[in-house]
Amino acid sequence: MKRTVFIFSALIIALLSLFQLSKYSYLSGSTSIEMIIALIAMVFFAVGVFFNKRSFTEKNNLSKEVDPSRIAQLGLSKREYEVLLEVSKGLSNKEIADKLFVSESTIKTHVSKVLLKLDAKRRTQAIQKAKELQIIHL
Amino acid sequence: MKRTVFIFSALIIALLSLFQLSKYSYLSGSTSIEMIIALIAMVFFAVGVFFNKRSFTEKNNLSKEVDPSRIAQLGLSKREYEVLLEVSKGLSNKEIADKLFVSESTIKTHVSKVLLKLDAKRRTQAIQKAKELQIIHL
DNA sequence: ATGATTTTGGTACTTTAGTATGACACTCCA
DNA sequence: TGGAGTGTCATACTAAAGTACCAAAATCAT
Repeated sequence: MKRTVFIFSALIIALLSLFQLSKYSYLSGSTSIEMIIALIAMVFFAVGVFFNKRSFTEKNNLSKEVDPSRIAQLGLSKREYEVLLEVSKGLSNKEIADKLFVSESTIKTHVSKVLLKLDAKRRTQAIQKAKELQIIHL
Repeated sequence: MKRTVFIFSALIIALLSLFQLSKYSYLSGSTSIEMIIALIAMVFFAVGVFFNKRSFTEKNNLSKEVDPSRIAQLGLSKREYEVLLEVSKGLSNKEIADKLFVSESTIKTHVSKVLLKLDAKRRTQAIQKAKELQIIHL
């Protein structure tokens, strides 16, 4: 948040400087008005694009990124969440076991706990609920 | 596509008009240079925002909507796609059967065909692939 | 250090999921 | 009218998934 304020302050100062600069460079007769107007137009166009893209990506991030607090609220441990992610990728218990270098029994235990904590009957339902809770994004 | 070209043509013409107008109104001495520069800056800032928002929403629509052509390409029938959607919601075969008023055997048949056509080994993998192929959005 | 949690793993069992195969009715199109 | 494709359903089977219960480590905070 502090960074945002800083960036925008710097941006406004830069624009005001540009503003003054263009005025004086015109008054000193070294540049034509067309050039100044074109320059101003380009700069503000770029600023507009930048400004808009910024707010857009921020909005997207809010809805797409997972917040760890919700995972903690559900009582999901680090490993359980890890397993949940692999489940959501469509892997079988065996495949997850091989990927994480543990036995299939272990994965079954983890999955069972995840199902309990997400109040799901099946892994497919767990995927759905995890998405609704915004702890995974696919 | 035609509409896009039209809109941008109109936009460019409007901007060029504004450009000329500002030059002449300055030469005629009726307006100060500060006002003109400020006006130009505001207009181009707005254009930048508009321009960027446009390309952003277009991209989002492309990635969020499903196109029926891809479903046809995969050889998925209407019913099979319907079952796939229910599967992706996390329902069991039995639950889907009850929802669609058919037997569980029927759902199993459909699911098996869907797995074949999506080249998936499990329903969770089918969900993943369907998402990648952009025939479901969750 | 010790109690709590996490991670790991096993056995034994039940339930879903998925495959293979065959069959019958319906629709649509050539 | 006779296939091609679709939708339905069944049986029999194999393979995963999931539950219950237990237990030994490793980790971690007080």
